[in-house]
Amino acid sequence: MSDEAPWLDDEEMAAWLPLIGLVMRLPGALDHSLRRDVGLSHFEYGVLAVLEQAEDHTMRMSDLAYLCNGSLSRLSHVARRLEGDGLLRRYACPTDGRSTLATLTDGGRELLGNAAPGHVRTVRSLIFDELSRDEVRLLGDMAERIVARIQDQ
Amino acid sequence: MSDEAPWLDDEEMAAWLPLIGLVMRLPGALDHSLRRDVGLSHFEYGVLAVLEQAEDHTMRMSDLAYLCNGSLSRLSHVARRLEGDGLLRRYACPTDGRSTLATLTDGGRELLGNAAPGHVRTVRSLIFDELSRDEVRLLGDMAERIVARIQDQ
DNA sequence: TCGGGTTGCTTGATGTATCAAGTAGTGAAG
DNA sequence: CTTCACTACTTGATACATCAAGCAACCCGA
Repeated sequence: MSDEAPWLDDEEMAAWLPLIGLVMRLPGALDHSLRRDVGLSHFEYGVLAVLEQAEDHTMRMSDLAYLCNGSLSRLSHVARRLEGDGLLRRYACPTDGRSTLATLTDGGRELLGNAAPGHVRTVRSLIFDELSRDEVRLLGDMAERIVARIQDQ
Repeated sequence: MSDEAPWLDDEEMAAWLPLIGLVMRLPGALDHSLRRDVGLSHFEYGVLAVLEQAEDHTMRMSDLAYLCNGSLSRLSHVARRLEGDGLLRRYACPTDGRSTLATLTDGGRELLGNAAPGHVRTVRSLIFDELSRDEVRLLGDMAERIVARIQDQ
């Protein structure tokens, strides 16, 4: 399709501008409320939250980076800080010497437990209180398809 | 609504994760293709694009910052770089000495003209080729409502 | 006309993301 | 058993965003 249609038409533009507004403003809004409440960036919160769900609260750095929507390099820097703050620990993978495993500490789980309710409230008030059930479903579906496009770009 | 429901349910979570993926990955994807093609970040491109649409290709810095979804401080730093590259000029507003007006130079318009077709292709291939007309409309509508929530937070 | 508050913008310091390069472990072909 | 390519991760340099502070210009009431 993209070999024709060199410009966005009015309807597309009317969707594109708010969409750009969303992707540019939402991360900042989430960062801001998390930073204020518990001193974490949204990315850092995501790292802890993904680890919390993982088996033994432990995961390979690469898998973690993928699930957190960030590069391995970014995760590596962030993990160093979080480790310095005692929120997670890293250690060599016993079965593959190249891999590093990250695991939540008790302190990390505790901080996450303190952070989560407020964060959920923020997310609810920004997103889900504004959308109907059907809209939520469709939004998730569209986002998933767009992310897939980004990935196999 | 947000005084009850302390957690996201499965359906909400199934929408939330892809939405986070979208807002975290799309800016990077746009940055990357614009940087590669014309050496601009997506934010810088946005600044030029908004000025292009403006009357006389000129706008107050604060208005520009708002339309570009960024802080005035961020815009000020970016404008200094863009001015250094000869893509825009800044000068004092004649009717209000506090305000600064930014205007596109010919070089800026030319660069934007070179950048736009490729950028539109990227946006098309990532977003609009994947969505139906109805979906596009609804996505824009939802994004607009969410952005409104973020703004009057 | 002068003081206090506000608005518009810039700047410098700090923190963080990104990129390229580097190290080390692994697997597999010869 | 050695070499070569690949994978997983880290690191350091650079670029950028953010925050707090600062400085004028403006506005308005006394």
